Amino acid sequence: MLTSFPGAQLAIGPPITDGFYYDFDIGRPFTPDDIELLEGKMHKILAEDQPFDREVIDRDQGLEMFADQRFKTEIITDGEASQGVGDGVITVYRNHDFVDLCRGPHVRSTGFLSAFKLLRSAGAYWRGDEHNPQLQRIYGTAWNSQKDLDAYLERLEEADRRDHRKLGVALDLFSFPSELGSGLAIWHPKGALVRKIIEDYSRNTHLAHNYDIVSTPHVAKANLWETSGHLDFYAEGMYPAMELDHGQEYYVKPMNCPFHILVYQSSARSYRRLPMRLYELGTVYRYERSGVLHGLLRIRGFTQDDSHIFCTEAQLAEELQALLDFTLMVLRDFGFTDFEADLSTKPEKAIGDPELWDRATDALRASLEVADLPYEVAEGEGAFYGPKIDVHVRDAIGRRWQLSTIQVDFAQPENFSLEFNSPQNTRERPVMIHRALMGSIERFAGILIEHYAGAFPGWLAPVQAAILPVADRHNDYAAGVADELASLGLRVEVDDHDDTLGEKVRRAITAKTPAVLVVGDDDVEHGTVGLRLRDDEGEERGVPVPDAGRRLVELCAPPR
RNA sequence: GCUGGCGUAGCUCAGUGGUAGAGCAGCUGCCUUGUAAGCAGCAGGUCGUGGGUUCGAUCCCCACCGCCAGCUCCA
Repeated sequence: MLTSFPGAQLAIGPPITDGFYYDFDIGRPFTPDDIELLEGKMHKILAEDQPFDREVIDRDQGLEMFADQRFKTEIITDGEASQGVGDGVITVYRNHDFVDLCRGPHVRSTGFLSAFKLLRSAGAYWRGDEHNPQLQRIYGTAWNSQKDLDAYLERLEEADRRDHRKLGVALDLFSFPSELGSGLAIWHPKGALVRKIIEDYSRNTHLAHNYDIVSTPHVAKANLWETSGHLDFYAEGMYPAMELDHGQEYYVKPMNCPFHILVYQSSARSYRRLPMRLYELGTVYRYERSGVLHGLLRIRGFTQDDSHIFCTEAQLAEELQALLDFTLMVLRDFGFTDFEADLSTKPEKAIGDPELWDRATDALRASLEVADLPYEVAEGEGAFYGPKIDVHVRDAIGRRWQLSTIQVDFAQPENFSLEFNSPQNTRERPVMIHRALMGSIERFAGILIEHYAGAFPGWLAPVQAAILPVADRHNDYAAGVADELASLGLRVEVDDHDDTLGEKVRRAITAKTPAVLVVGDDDVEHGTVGLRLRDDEGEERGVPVPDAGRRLVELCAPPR
């Protein structure tokens, strides 16, 4: 770096998962040519097996040694242990003329570094603070062998092939027309069908688990958001106010909770009717900063499978236990099997009775223990209004996604002065649980697309069976087969394009349709189909239509 | 929001200071097809939007919109 870019200012360069980065300031961004040049030099240095030597120096020596490096000087002045600056002692590693702060340990020589690749450069803030100047960060990946490196690069390509934004176009599921604005999606017929299947599943399972479905509007007066505290704590995440008659301000909802609270408040509540579980597929809008938007995974308009549970303090533990079981059931139904959770505890600045915090946190922890869910405690990471559990899943290629969140909320019942009548006919304050299992339907769909690489299991596939007439004289028979299968509840499509069979087969396969049925002369004569299943090799000829129907119904059976 | 890159047909992309091209998709015709692309023809673009420079801008400059990578953010 210093030989190629004399005067370059070096910041920090730590190892990270799968590799490393280093932040520099060379007064301009790096170009792809710069990266290539640096990578070439690095390969040369590795081949020369240059030694790294550890030295321990004192603070004054350090300041002198790094006098022309302002970031290093700052690190020494601030005494950052992670960078090798200890109490009056500094460890540095020397490699020929180059010397850098480093806590160590360090490989003995450059020959120990066998396989790496520089991946990209991008801006990054000094010390990660957006108020500080931006540096240029170079990312690289490093492995024990070329084989490991190749495998890693292959994983990156696999992730790229699964990218839901690309599959969304290829499978004609959704799009983001620029006319709409950033972070707003439209769902095409096939995508909307997948959504409907997910949403129907969600509604049905909630009804089956003693939730009450409610329905609420998209906007509400400013006053409601003042009461809920959103205008104090969340205003920058909200779309700006709309002013109506007499200067009355309305806001589009970023969350559903205040509406569900109003449902709770619509009548006097008794302990006999708690817990009360209000559920809604609630569409909300949040003003996410433009740079964070990412396909369906980070979007400005989305629909939550949202519920607010109102219960007594005494009911909290049992309710949380049942809720976590319900959550895992839902996630398993969508094909996820590996779960990890975070338990976020009381932050320094928090509201509510500390004893209540303890009990709620213990209840959350107990539910994790009973469910045998591996979890980590995120000390002090809870919201100011209550502790929470976040559930993460691993997808088919091992990536971790946060899906479900279960939050205990001591604040909103207070804000809205919620009450219920106790057995002693006193007025008590309920506890609220705020929870979303899929999180957002859009994001969940996006994650499913990546998890399944677009090849949805039968029950989620928008088209479960494609029926391909060999020649156009078989179109009528194909339509008859389609009717028969549709009457069994299957989603089928006849491909009557004027194309060769090979072309139609290719179209059905690239659309990742679970079952491809071919019908020709033999089939018309015998009442059969040729059957080719996505997950099986080869094809089967002469399958009687009722048999094919039975098998497809089984293949496409929903989890419940 | 910040830094950098990008925006050409429905999709994927080429290209040029003198108003543009390919493949796929689409349409039409031929073919009547038995398991991953049959053949031919046609049509399709205000080159993201608005300003500026220029005799002339899709190309150069500025702003905005949108996309991508990373940073920051996600109560």
